[in-house]
Amino acid sequence: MKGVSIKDIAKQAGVSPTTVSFVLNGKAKEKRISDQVSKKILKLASKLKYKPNQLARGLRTGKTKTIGLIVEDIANHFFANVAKIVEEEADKFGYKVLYGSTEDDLTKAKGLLEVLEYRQVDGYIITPTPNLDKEIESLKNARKPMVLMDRYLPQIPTNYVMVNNFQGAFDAAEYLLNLGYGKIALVTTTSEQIQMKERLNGFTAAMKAHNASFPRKMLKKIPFTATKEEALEQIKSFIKGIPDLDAIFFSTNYLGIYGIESIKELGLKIGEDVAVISFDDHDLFRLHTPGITCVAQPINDIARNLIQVLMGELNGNVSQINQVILPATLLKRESCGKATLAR
Amino acid sequence: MKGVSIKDIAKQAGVSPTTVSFVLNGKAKEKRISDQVSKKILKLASKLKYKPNQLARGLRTGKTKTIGLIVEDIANHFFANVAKIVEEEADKFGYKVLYGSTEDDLTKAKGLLEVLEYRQVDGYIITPTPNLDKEIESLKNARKPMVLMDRYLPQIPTNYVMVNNFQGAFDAAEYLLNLGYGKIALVTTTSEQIQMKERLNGFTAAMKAHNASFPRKMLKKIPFTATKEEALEQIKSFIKGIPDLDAIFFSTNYLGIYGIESIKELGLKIGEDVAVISFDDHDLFRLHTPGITCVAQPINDIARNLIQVLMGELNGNVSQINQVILPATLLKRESCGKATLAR
DNA sequence: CTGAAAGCGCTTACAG
DNA sequence: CTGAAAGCGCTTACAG
Repeated sequence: MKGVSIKDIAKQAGVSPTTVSFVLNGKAKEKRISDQVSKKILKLASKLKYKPNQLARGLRTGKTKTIGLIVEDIANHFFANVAKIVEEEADKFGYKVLYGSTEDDLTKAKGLLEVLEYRQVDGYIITPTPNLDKEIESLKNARKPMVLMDRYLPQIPTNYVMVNNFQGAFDAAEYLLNLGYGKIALVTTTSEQIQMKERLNGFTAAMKAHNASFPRKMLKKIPFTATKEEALEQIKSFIKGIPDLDAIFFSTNYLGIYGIESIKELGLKIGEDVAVISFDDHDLFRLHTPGITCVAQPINDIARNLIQVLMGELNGNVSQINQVILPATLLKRESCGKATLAR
Repeated sequence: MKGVSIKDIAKQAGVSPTTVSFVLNGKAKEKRISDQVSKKILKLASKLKYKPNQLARGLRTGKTKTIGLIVEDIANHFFANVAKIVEEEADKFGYKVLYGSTEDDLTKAKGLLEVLEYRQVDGYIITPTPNLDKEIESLKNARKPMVLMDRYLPQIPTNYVMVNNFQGAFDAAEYLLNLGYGKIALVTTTSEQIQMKERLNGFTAAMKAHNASFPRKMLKKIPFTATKEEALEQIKSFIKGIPDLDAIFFSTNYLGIYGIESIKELGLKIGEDVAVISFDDHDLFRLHTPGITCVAQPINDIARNLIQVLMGELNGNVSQINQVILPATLLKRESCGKATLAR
């Protein structure tokens, strides 16, 4: 049950724990340990299946080689995929990842941050919830390596990695306008977070640039806290309320999914009765009939940049703030009308 | 930067670290610490924002309150959803979760297990890869709290939580037969793992029970290591090779998704030219047109049982092995013919 | 070339 | 009612 410790090896090798530690940490040369002793220790370690206790090491060195990753929802396609790459990339640097989902709830986020602090994680990748400013500020003041993802807090300059939400939404709206759609609705969340604001801004900017009208009644905001059933009801009655509606832009993947379901339940045909674009890609969008046009985030790039920025911080070789904004890609499928089918 | 320690509180309160530790661990009563001292310490702790160092505590007590969760692929819908509930449930018991994906690769699994051991996790939830027997055996011999998920190793009796793969596949096949389909193909993986075997067994048992023929040429196995493109090619040529094929059962969610894509690319219509059932549910299956009939796993139940079994082990109040098999549910949608549409 | 000793921040058996 | 001391398993500054 009890593991093998450095002491056990030292005893069997007839040397001190110090020497064992040096050899096992690859400092044999540097500390000028004889080859003979070195080999004996290495052999003994593998024979006894020595597993260094990271707790003890962490306590002593102050480094746990662990990073905390706080996402909105690990079961969401976007976050799950980012998490996977983050884990793979972190592994390359010898770091493990401790995850947690906030559900965009402040209390949960605070709880997660507290636990991660207890666990002495070396760095943080955080998807901030609303009103998390105080906690982010104090992490920043403590000079903890940290990078935000998916959104940032405008009042607090920090590292972050984001998709270009404004451009993504702008492109989507412009694409619909160029196809000749005139009555375009936007379905988004009630969230005042920057990523959602930017999507709204990009969308309205495109409308304005093309002199298209976007009256308030064409904008529907669904609370993040709404159940699926509530959201479907709200989207359906919104659509029914605008008889001449010809296109809808959904500002995030789960709303896009709800949207497809709502439109289906209303007996409308996507691509014929109404054009649809969603932010974020998803297997469902690709394989839906008709395929759903979407604004795809560069998930691999996002994850790689997150780790790269964080590793820079962890190794202390950065002074300035890193704010990475990556381009979104409009993936054209069939949901905006048969005429647009590109094969 | 440096955190507040028990010593700091002790100094400021004018008591010993021992007393502080007792009070902070809720042992004030038991250790008969005066109310006065107790209150002073508690007040001081919150004023100084004392955060107990879990590393130190873990080193001393041997308990880290962390469990390791090894899944096949955290980006897969099934595993991501299980992981999310596992995390929520574990949290209720004060445990954090350390995740990792194996990609069903033995070397990755070994690496993950090693890291988790370094980190002194208290217990393990493991989706075993092929040939992981030795490692599982040694964990078992070390009496580490452990429960397997999604599959088990037939040669090693351990705790596990699984869906009833045999019954799920049996029901699917029987359903197709009852609808009058005669030429039913099975697309599965080359994996020899028990969950895949059981799905194959359930399928063939249903065929046999109904005196239906299931020649070898109706069975297609795709390697787990195939790229998406390779898998699509293989599925397409398999389908093309059987002109009178009228139904296909895909044995897992990602194959079901590939299957839908393949059928689409062949220009065939699901539910008209060919009936389709997939193991596992997915948003995509629910919202596809036509909806894809599937064998759904009880994800919440699986996750809850995993934690329940593991907590039993962690608290040492179990002697016998816990093997939980949960029923699968056939969700009937439109992919098996218009006649079967149940609304 | 190698080792004795201190210390990371806790918990706990023991003592009074 | 409270405290001194040992120890969990490491690393590292210091000494020789």
